[in-house]
Amino acid sequence: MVKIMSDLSSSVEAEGKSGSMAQDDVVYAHIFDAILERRLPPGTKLNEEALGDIFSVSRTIIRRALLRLSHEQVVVIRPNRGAVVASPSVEEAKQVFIARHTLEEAIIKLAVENASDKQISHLRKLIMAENEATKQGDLGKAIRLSGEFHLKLAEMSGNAPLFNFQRSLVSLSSLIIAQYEVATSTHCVLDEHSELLDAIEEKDAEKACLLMREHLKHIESKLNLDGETVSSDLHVVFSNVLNKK
Amino acid sequence: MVKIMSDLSSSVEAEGKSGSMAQDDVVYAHIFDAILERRLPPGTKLNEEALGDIFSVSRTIIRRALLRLSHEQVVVIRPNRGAVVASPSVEEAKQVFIARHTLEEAIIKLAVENASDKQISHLRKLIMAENEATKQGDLGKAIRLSGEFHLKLAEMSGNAPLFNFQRSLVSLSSLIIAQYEVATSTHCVLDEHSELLDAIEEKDAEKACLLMREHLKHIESKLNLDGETVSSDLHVVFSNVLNKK
DNA sequence: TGGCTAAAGATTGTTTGCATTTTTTTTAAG
DNA sequence: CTTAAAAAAAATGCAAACAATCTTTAGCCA
Repeated sequence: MVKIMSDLSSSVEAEGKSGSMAQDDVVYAHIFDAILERRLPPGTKLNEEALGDIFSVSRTIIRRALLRLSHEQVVVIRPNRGAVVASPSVEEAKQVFIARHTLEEAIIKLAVENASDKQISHLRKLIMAENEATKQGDLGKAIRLSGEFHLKLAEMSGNAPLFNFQRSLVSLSSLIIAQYEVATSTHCVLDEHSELLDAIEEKDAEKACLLMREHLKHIESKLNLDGETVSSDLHVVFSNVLNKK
Repeated sequence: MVKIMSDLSSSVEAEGKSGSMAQDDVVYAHIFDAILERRLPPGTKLNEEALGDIFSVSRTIIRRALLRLSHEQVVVIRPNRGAVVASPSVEEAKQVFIARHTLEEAIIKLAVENASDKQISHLRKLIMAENEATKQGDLGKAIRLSGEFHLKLAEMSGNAPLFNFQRSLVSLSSLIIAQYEVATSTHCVLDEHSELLDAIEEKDAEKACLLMREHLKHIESKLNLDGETVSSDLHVVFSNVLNKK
């Protein structure tokens, strides 16, 4: 198959192998990664001049990167008021996961057909790196690598439109997890990714789809999307104070 | 439900009702529509200054519109060589239709649940306008309205991510039809859209999905995606000349 | 002290100018 | 007359300057 996917790995670390990566893409990838790793949490203001200083480019370049991120819904540009990292509402979060269920299933069916050994071994490495990051307590890196796993899965499908859509959904999911994951839940994802990959390698689409559905449900179950707002309703938050009065 | 979808109808005609439509969006919508109506066929060079003159805006605005279109894969920006209307390869075309099968089915299932009477009657009007355009031989308008039908369907799903993805897929499909539709085929779509809408109104998801699958297959069957190149290989095109020698 | 208004500062939006690259035209040679 | 090279023209990429808007601060009055 011919090369179809742009070679812009979301990981900036993988840069330089082609060398001809435009500064546009470098800036975009850095910000993208920072959002996925939650170093830029939802709601963070993205100042154009500050970013320009950091990357030693003019605002023109920054602006283009922000525009691209806004087209992927990862960043929101408010006219005259600058760009901020998106903070999806509960409603939007639910929609994202509905869309993901649809997409991931389609991706898996295609991936089972098209996956090459090379791609699968690459994914195995990704999983190892993710587990390593989790073990070392680098939650940000773990989340990013987890996202990368799902993105590589989309790449394996060999379908460019689905890949592009998946990119947007994966980053949105990271934002949503950052916003809505309840801290108390033990992070017991364990090796769902690994089992999933096994099923794909065995070309068992049925099983892989089932595992993916469970995986997504598992992630959702750790989110607080049932309207029980955590921090927005101050009356609820400070109800104990009121009672003491 | 709260408003979720951006109110930027792809039809420029529907402008002005809000009044606050930025010139960005106006330019974008005009170019988008022109591409959908095939007044800008695949491969057309999109000169920034010329477009700026036409819309009486600076290159900055044009550039942003082109960037947005390129993010939707409707336009290709070649570094230092300007933007052209995308001309999807056969492989890309196939991928787009695979993605559409997945998306449209998901959209229909959601639309059956969420569709309001108002939305359905709006779609009926769209279908009538489309039939009218077809009858009058305005093929460009018919294609655009057909695309709008599918886009509105996505809007009815109430799922913003799916809607955004559908926008990109629908425009790409138009490009593909423009490139690959065989002229000889009789345009016998008739009232597939109408039957589809009936099924949705009856909340018969099963039937609607079936109709959609047939509809998409029908469209695909009119395309020449089997590697029998029509115009790219000059040797083939002029083989008769060679034989006469 | 609290709230309102106005000015100063900071940030975004747009235009302009220049450097770089590509494309076209001209010119000259074969 | 065709081909190739060089020059001219055109178009894109980028950055910096300017304009418009928003935000913050300071001052004023009640």
